[in-house]
Amino acid sequence: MIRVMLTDDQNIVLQGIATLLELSEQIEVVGRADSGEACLEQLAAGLRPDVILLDIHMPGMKGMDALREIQANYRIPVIFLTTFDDAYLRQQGAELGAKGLLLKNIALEELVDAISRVAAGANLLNTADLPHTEHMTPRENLIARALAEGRTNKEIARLQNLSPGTVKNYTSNLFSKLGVRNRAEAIVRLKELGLF
Amino acid sequence: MIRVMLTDDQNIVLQGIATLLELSEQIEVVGRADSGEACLEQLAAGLRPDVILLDIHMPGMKGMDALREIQANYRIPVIFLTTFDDAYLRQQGAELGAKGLLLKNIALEELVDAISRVAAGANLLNTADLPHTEHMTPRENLIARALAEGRTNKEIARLQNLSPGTVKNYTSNLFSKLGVRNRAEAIVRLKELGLF
DNA sequence: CGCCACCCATGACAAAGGTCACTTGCCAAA
DNA sequence: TTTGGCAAGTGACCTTTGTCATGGGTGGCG
Repeated sequence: MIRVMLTDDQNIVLQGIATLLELSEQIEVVGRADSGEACLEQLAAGLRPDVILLDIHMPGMKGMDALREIQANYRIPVIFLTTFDDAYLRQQGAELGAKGLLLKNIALEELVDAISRVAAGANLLNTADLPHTEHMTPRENLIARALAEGRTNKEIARLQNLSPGTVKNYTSNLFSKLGVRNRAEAIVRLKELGLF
Repeated sequence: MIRVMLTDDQNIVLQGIATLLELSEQIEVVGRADSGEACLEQLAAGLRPDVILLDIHMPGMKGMDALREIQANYRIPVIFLTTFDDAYLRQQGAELGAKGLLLKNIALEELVDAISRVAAGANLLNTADLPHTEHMTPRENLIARALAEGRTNKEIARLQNLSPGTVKNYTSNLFSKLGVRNRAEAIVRLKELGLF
């Protein structure tokens, strides 16, 4: 039996997937968390699953943030669950050490199969054959977050103690890294990625 | 036994919730669809559930679109499943005839309870005590859709054979109806509502 | 009929957004 | 120690966006 921990902010989804996994008879759900924070708490309390399934898109701490923390403190393989497949997410996830990225519209058998393979040490996100994606610097990350909330440049400048011109430079860089033309498209893209 | 049809684009979520409902012993899941289109097809093929559970946020046909179609052709009560509670969704849903709006982070018992009550004829969305929300005209709806894709005013004008100035007027009206200041916030809001 | 909601449009104006070139300071790797 | 990347900033310049006033046209409804 593979011991799995599941994290998803939507309770009914969390319980639903957990029940499905239990039914597979190959997997035991030993932990359920409804936020990145709750997931980390349970790990801090001593829970040691074989694999962690992590939803990317959650209010508060995002999947990526949680992944960073988990990688920094534990040696437990993490698989992302998300709505959209995306080169950017694969890249970011792989760099941070995630072992897989699975779509939520997947069949149960495929999910179980992927979990088994990762539990056995496999890495389903092979960095080698990923296309190169420029990743964000920490500052850009902050800017991106504010952008994804619909903030204006002026507001972002005030909130982060920068000059408005500087903010424009950052957003401008972000756009080219995201492959978009303006902030509207950037927001759509960021939401699509489930990053913020 | 209450005969329920479930619609959600994410297969693992669809199967998960279905399994949970089945386990409740009070509900029988007689139909599963992974899109609004698929839901309507099954109804057209003669399926007649007692209640339809509909995810609002789906690629392609949205929950609201599906609801419109269902109301136009059948007399089956519809309950929305969504991530965010929101006055706007309640208002729109209620006007189109939905009987309930439930958050996905809800306990199973509450979900079962709500389904039972709606199956028994209850309306959990009482129009009377809803705050008045201005709703979009058909044209505004088209504009909103394009807006939510990150289109510029010029593009929208070209795509819909309007003058750029006209588009600005529509977007401007939209912003005030949505209670936002600019297109960035509008996109955030529309995504939040799961409308596009 | 008159009223209203919706549709479409224009022009003017101010504010916000986006690009570019160029500068400075820091820190880390070669 | 030189080189290079990153953070941070400035100013110029142009485009896009948003608001407002104002004008028509249509079609339904009391």
